[in-house]
Amino acid sequence: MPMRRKNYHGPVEATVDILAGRWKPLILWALRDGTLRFGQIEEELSAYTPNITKRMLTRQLRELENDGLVVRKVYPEVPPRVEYTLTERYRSLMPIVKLMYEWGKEHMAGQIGYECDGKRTG
Amino acid sequence: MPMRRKNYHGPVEATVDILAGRWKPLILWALRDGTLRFGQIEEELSAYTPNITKRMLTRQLRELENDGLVVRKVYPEVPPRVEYTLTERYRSLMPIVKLMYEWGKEHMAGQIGYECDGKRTG
DNA sequence: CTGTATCCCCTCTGATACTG
DNA sequence: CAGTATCAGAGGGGATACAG
Repeated sequence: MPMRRKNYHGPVEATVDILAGRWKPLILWALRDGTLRFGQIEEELSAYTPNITKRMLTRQLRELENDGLVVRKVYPEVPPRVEYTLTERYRSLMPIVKLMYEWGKEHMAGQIGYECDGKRTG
Repeated sequence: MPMRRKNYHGPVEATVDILAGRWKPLILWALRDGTLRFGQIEEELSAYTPNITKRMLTRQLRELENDGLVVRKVYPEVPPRVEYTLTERYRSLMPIVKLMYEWGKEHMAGQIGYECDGKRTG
């Protein structure tokens, strides 16, 4: 398990970092309305954009979990069931993410080098 | 010149991305009060944390410029003088960055894997 | 169904030396 | 003064196959 130990220069860098992953904003967006199973998240993301691999989805979810933005609950069943839910910690960050969404929507569209495959996502 | 052409999945990812650089928050913070020369930025950052190299400072500044967060003005003199200033575009993002600063200060301190060398920065 | 194990590429970051 | 050139290491991201 790759443990994150980073030396940041300040709080902004740290905050940016926990959101900086190829699929994290999308995952957090997918979970906005409640709990989802692993496969449901996978399905949600596939609706937005070309497939994320199980490997990457697992990694991003583990990092979000390590950073305390989601909780992972495993049900000891066969076949296995694993559910993911946003934490209060992330809920407190969510308004800021929403502002980033609005800012990006207004200021990034049409930027050079900017292209977005998402349909209506986070 | 490494041109940024990325396919984002949504506005949040795009917004996070333009702030995601090892020295960008610090640079933007250093420029908060007005225009600075290349060497002055270098000096500011050295006051916060172990030295950034000229190479990295140049790269981060170029990316910030490409993303329209700073402007670079070259004076054709000898020895050369180059000045950097925040753009209105970044000023419009600054309130959000400030919120990220506050959130990080409150929620990242004491986090596992979190350590900060900065003294009182962005 | 929910992941691991491998392998590989590419970008980011950094150290060091050099230049108009 | 304000950068480039070069080399190198670490890790993020992805394709594919396999497993409990």
